[in-house]
Amino acid sequence: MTHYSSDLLRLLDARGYIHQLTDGDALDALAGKQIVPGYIGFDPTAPSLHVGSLVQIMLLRRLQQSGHKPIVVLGGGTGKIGDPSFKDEARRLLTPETIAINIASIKRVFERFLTFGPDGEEGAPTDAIMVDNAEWLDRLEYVPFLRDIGQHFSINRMLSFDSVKLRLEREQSLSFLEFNYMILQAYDFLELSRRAGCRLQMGGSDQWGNIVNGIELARRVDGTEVYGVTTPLITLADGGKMGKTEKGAVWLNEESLPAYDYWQFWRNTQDADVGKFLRLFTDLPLDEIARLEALQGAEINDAKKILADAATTMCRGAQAAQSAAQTARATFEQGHAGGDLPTVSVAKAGLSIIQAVTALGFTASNKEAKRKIEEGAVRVNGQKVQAFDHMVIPGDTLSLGQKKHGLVVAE
RNA sequence: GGACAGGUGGCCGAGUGGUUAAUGGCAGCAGACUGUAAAUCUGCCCGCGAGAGCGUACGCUGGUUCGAAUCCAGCCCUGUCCA
Repeated sequence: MTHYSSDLLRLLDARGYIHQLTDGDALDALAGKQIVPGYIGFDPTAPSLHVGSLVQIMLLRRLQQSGHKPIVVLGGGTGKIGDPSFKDEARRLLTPETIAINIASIKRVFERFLTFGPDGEEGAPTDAIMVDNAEWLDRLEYVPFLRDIGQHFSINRMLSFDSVKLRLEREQSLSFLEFNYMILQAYDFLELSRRAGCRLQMGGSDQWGNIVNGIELARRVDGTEVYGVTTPLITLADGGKMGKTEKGAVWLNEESLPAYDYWQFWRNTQDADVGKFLRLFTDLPLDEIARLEALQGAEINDAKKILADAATTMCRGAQAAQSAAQTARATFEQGHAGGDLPTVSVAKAGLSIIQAVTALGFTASNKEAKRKIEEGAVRVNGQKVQAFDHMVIPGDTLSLGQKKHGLVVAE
């Protein structure tokens, strides 16, 4: 339906990354004649990003793949405020210490997806760079900032953005602090256009308002034309939100979620989402993806394995992916335990089944473990166990339901 | 600062002195059916305890009462309007 000429927009369009964009023709033209530095901001609200941010990360990867320069902006400054866009209520404020810790651990994941210059130095023109917006935001002075930047914002207009309207309509408080988030993010864009020649900001569809404000600010203050692209909200075919599993969020960092679980997340993709995910989250060629998503019935499981392998390889490395795939094969297809399963260590005397199941994280409390036992969902070495006092010993394989499996090992 | 409305379990939302660990919906988990999918049907869904039972919980702190999420007082927070 579109007719882009630049590699960048053709790639993004073909793989389903574009929800809205400002002045597509001008951006298309720009991308066709120069390296476009483009940025996405990530606020350090947790020690790891989760798959909810993966579309954005992949977007930076696509930018680089099509010959442009990705800029990763870590929100060390904006993280101190918290983006209120489309949020029901204010987040708890993060302390500077937490932010510093989170930034340090989030940083590492980008190296898996992007090519950075050698040792912090700028190498090739398309090498990715990473900056922390605290670098400039922390130094702002209130009155000069209000005069130089604040004068360009109309409250009337800011109130009209959907992202804040939601809060106001629900009669939930929006503090002045949060209200300023939009202005600071807009200022980020201006600042990046000045110091890195940044011409493009990308983000999730919830970022549209923030991005548009940045574009206008750059135009008004410097007369610079910059552009914005947002991605569609990635929803599952059944309407659910992407990225939740029984264990909570699907984290990108290994410390927050083992590779086996990460692999399983992708393996359990719904049939209807396989093609979309392959396009968004893997580098597989489009014709190959078309073939895979056309598979019918049980055969589509092969496509899911390929998806899981590719996504895990990209985020966790080839070795972790192989190992996870192997464990899955052993556990699900051959019926014996694989090496990557979670473990619980017990003394020789054994441990009650209730505690073991909870210790593995399959259930949240002993109470819940008992319920599951009563329901007949718990198995030891494949045998259903319904006695609360059953003891598990090292060497046992523990299962809850069809999907959660764990190993009992000696202390 | 004033008037009014409100703060209930992960979320939404009933309940307005006892039978209320608290209706219902969503989300989640499990079972059946399958393909480690979806849809559907069924069960579960605060914690500790083998169990009897116990402990916590309806913004916070006190009070009234045999008994409070429900009544009273003070405080905190939020919204709307007024200053």
